[in-house]
Amino acid sequence: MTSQRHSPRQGGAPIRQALELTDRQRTVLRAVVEDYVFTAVPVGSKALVGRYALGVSPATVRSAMAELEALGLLSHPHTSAGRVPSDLGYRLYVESLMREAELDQADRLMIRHQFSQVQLTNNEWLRLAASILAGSTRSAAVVTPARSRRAHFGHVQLVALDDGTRLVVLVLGDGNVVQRHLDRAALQRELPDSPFDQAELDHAAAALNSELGGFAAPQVRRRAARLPRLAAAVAGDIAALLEEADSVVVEDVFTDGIVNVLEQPEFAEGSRLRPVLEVLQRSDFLEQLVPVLTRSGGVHVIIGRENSNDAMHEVSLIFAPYGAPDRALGLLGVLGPTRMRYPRAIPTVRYLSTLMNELITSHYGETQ
Amino acid sequence: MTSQRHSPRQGGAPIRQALELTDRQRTVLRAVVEDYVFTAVPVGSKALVGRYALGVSPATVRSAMAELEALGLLSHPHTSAGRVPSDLGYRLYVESLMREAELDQADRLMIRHQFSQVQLTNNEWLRLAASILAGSTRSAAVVTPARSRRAHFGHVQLVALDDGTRLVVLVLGDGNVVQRHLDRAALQRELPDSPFDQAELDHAAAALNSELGGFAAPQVRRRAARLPRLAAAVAGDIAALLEEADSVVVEDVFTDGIVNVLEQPEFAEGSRLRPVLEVLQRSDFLEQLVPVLTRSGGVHVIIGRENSNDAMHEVSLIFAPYGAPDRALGLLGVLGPTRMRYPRAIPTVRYLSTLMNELITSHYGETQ
DNA sequence: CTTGGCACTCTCAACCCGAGAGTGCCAAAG
DNA sequence: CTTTGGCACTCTCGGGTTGAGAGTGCCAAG
Repeated sequence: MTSQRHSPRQGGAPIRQALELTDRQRTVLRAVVEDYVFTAVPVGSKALVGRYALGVSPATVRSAMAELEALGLLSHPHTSAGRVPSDLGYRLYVESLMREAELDQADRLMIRHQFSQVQLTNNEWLRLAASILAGSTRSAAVVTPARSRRAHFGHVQLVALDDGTRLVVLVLGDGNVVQRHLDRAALQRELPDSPFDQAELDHAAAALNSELGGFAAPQVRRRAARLPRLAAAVAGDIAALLEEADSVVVEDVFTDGIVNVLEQPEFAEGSRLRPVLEVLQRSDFLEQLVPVLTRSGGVHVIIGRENSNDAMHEVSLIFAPYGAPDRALGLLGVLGPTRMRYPRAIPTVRYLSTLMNELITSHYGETQ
Repeated sequence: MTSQRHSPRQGGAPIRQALELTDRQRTVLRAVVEDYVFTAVPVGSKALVGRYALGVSPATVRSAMAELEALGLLSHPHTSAGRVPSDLGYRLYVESLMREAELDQADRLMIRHQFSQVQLTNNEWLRLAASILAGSTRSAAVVTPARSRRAHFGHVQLVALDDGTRLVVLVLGDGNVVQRHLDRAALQRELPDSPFDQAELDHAAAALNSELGGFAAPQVRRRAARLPRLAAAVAGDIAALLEEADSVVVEDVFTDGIVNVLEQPEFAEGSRLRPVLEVLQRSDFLEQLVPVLTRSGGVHVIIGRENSNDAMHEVSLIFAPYGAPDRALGLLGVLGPTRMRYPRAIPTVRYLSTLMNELITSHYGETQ
């Protein structure tokens, strides 16, 4: 478990350096990171030997710290202040120093229990996942719904509503449901003699369902021409819906626990979080993560300036994909200050991602 | 326009007091409120005459301020600091001192234009509304989808998905769509000889659609018995879905612009916003507003401690309902420090509420 | 290589102090 | 009777100072 790698973003450099470190340096670095994560205060040599029983004197620790600083793993706010881990220091810690434990059985059971209480079909469970992540890691959590890479026609329903409008409700192959009102004025121009009553709609829906099953947008467009009257017209809307679904990778983002981050001393001054929140709002940020996460599954850790996005230079992300393989993909993870409890956050994200994988596939598969 | 009343929450008291105020007192109160809202700094007599050309000396203003303070309309952080409006002072200002203008034609056109760019059927337009509210008032905005008070059966579709599960997609009378997976194991126990293929599902759906149109949950339950086999079983799920829809008044809440509040000096220290965010997360808070808003339409202003909820003692809410009358109801509004630009926020909320009313009804009614 | 000693640096909290803004009161003026 | 200028008083806030404390780097001895 301890040897797991968390997708270093900058080639193999940090690992090579890790191998060059002496045991003492490794021990000191680990102690510095853990102390700083805990106290949020730059840590000095004396305090360190006091709290961690390193078996050496402060002077020795000092020289080790100086070496670590030369390697770029620690940094100095100013002379005569303690040391603070750099992004690279955290990276090394995460990669090879951290003692990572799986979640307790108790935690796991509790989480599992909470999931058993909610319907899996609506979005309530995503909200729940975000809430659990946020609470358990005391960071901000982000969860996106699982979507398939390529939208396929599943089943369609055409409904005449009380209010006179006509609704297309399209079930995609992955079970997601999308909808759209028909532009009746346009239809009426095209098919002036149609009654557009429920009977006719049912008829058209039947035709669509028998002809379009399993097709993606382009095929739907191609087949549309061969369909009769109303069905042909509606097929255009269906194709549009499919294309829309294809184009949006990340649609609804569920976040929770932003206050947790606000309470961290580094973000006590509320406006410091502004850029982060702004970026989080724009869903294209999460879309950038998609290729990274799908390339290799598992938990990814992005620390501070490793993130190409300027707004994220002060925070770390811990993300994982989830979903049924090759069918639907979602994202979940947490966001917090670089001074984050990685040994807690990483297993939590990992557990939730595997749990949600399991729920999704067992749910899909339960009757097969 | 200026004489509009914004639903005083505590009987007629403030209004009676308002009538007792002298012209001078009213002028001074207005100036204090407007200056404080603008500068966020307690305002003194000298500064006031300097900035507002009141035509009297600071001494006179001082005595007026002392009177206003005795009436509970202003308050004093400490001796020898300027005055700050109390909640009651803001209330009076909002009720009868404020010069409220409608939104410019330009703003209105821009907003309208933005709405013309998005599909009305998906939730994108609610997000847009929240974004416009937040941007235009520099406060946090909250928008909830319009839901009908009582859910009715509209049309149902039963789908066999690729993955072997069976999905119920129910279109409600108000056009909202809800969905649920069928518990196939249970069904199989009940109806061991059913194939549950798409053909059978279509058959059952047809029966349901012809029998249940327009009914609410209890009637659906009652009629379920008379339906054949599979349809009867599914009717139970449909009734459950309807009941679920009835029980949740406020489901998805779209918020935007929380950073705007974080940037106000009174909330610069991020954790001060914690209680507010926590309450906002819990949807039951918004549900409390529903009866108030429906009792009398229009814009409601709740200032600081007028709010019965402790967490909201430092903020003001400006809310309005929207929706098709007697059919669907949603909420929208803004939240900010009590030191809020009421003359801007109130018209904005009002305009957005009427605009969304209009969009919803014209959309519903366009083909009738 | 480790360690104790030592001189040095820098922050931080506490304190003081004066400037500035504001108040309340009062007596004189309108 | 209201308004106003004057005046004494209060309180905050920013700046400057200072001493304690923590931490560092270096060096020579163990």
